[in-house]
Amino acid sequence: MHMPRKQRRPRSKLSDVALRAGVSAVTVSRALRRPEMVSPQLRERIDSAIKDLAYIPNRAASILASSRSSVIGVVVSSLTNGVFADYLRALHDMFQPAGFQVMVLNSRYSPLEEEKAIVTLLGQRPEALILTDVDQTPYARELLEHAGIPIIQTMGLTDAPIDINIGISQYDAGSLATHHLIELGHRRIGILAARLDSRTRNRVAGYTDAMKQKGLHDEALLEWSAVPSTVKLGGELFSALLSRCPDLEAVFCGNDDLALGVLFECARRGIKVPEQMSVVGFNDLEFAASSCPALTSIAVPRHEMGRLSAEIVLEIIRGSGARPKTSRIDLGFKLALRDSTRMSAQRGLKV
Amino acid sequence: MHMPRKQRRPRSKLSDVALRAGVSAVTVSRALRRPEMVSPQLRERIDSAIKDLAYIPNRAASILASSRSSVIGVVVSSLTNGVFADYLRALHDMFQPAGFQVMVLNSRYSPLEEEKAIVTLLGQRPEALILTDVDQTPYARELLEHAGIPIIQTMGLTDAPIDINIGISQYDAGSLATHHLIELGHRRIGILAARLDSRTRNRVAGYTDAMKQKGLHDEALLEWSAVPSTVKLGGELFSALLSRCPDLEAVFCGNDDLALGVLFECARRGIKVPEQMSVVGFNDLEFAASSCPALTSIAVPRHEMGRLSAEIVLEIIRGSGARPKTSRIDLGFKLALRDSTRMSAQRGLKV
DNA sequence: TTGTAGGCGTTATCAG
DNA sequence: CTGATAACGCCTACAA
Repeated sequence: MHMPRKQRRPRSKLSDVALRAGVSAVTVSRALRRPEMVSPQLRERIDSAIKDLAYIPNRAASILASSRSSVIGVVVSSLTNGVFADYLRALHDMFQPAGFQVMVLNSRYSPLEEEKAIVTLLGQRPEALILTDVDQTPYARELLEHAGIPIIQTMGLTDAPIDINIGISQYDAGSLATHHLIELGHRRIGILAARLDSRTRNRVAGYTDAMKQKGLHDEALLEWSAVPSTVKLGGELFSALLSRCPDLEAVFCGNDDLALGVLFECARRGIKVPEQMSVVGFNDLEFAASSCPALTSIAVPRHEMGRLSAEIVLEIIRGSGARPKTSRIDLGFKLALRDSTRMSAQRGLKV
Repeated sequence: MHMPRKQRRPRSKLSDVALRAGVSAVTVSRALRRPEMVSPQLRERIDSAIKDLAYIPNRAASILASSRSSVIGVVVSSLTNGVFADYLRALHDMFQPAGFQVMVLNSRYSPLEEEKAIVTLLGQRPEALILTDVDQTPYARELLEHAGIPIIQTMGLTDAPIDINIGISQYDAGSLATHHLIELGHRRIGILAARLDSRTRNRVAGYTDAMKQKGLHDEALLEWSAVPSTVKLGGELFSALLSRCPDLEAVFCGNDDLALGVLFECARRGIKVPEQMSVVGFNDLEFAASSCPALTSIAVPRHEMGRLSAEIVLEIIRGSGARPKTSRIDLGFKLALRDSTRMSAQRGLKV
């Protein structure tokens, strides 16, 4: 025997409700999960007992007994970045109606925090795990491979997916943005980046190779910072870059927030966009289409990415093991061509 | 007896680890939770057994047995709104180090979805519940009052807190913003709002009363929409308002995203801010200080709100029941005076 | 420092 | 349609 250990009055449980309704505990449980299997009269009595006692089922007990959690674990790199917010919304929109609960943890772009988040989530015995990154720590990878549940790696693309990989080539996207600027006739094309996480690194690599290809590469054109990206930072990085490279003609920004900062900084300095400076963002967040000038950006299909991630997960869970043929799905991206970029006045012709 | 019901290979459990390490299950459990209570040699054997088996404790079982979840439930009205993202970050920063897990659910500004979220969270037997709203459904309120855990209602202020209320007066904030514009000499002051949730309604009420006080009220000056607020919407609402009230001198925007949209729309139409149009935002999001022109806004202490919410919760949990004296804490707000508002040229004097 | 016993609240199974 | 019973995996209390 042992004494009760909590001073808090214990919440009412199944058996309390059963007692009050004059039925057995199982019946109450059934009335909650499969009401059609319980006679209407009993159901009514049970329902009112539940209301009276403000009864709420204990999920822990339920999960333990049924060994099904209905939890979908998600690790995002950031909560403040609009891309992830949109991606999450897509996930919610798919999973909520299907009766699954989305549980989100933030890794703040840190592989170690991501590993911790993965451990935490696996502890919940989730039905699936969704990661907004493709580079996990070896230990995390090991755990994921043993998890026995669908694992989705998104946003980026990898040659060695743990399970299923849905994303876009960040390298190609960086390359496309750069080539767009090159084709407009720009030669001094800078790049702004905050926090070089794996995705950003790939974008920068795409930029760098594109520049090298055309013999335009110059270390001085890269301006980056270790702090999280903000609008303010965009302005600051741009200012720093501009003072180092006064002949700058265009900037490719690692994301739309930075680009917004550049737009404002240009306005402040009286630099006309796109006449004197072409600006390209990344992600195509909501505001990109309605800024002034409207921002040219790389449109990342984050909503479709979320929808598809969820669709595949649900298919696997329900189809009990039917995996998609391809474990690596490239969703592609597009250049959202708008008013912040245009043909260089100096040249006026394609290279 | 009964047959196993799941086809998935069962994850390894405490007893598996114990077997492999040649100790008893409790010892493994202890090695995980209080390593200092286990001898170094055993600890080592246990650790390697854990690694070998990729063992991860089953949280459900742990919660059930200990009746403590270390979960802090949070319901936010939106995941895409910057205010909540910042507030959440503050919560994470406080709770994570303290060993608590923040579990976030989204109510999308709907009281009914909030109620569902509350039920879901209560099912997790959280240690505390934090709500970013003060108006709950009667049933939700009932549940919360019976929950026996600290309940924090934030963002707004209420006369009848369920437990603890930390926030600001949205009414006063709306009033302040309006008075600011009135004092600048503006008389035709419009207001833009998306989605009239309770907080926004209070802000609008603050505006309306302020306008009435000065005899400036005019229904035509209110422009709102039921859809979520976006930058684009800001521009659209502004356009609509302007075509109805061509003599508009200033706009108070329900939030900074709308204000950003107004700024862009003004730029597009060649309306000079603040010379021809004063613009006030709400929330003082990061970009407000670095936009061009810098946006005058209402600075809401969302970070402090999060910090204090967490601090109080932790105090109650650890101090086992020591509640703060006041159950209603008004954190106040400030007018972040910047470049998007200025003295009306027509009058040039205070009213 | 380590092990044994019992129970946490729910669900699956099988019997009525 | 309803009820009895045995798990689910771990933790608290107590004993060794």
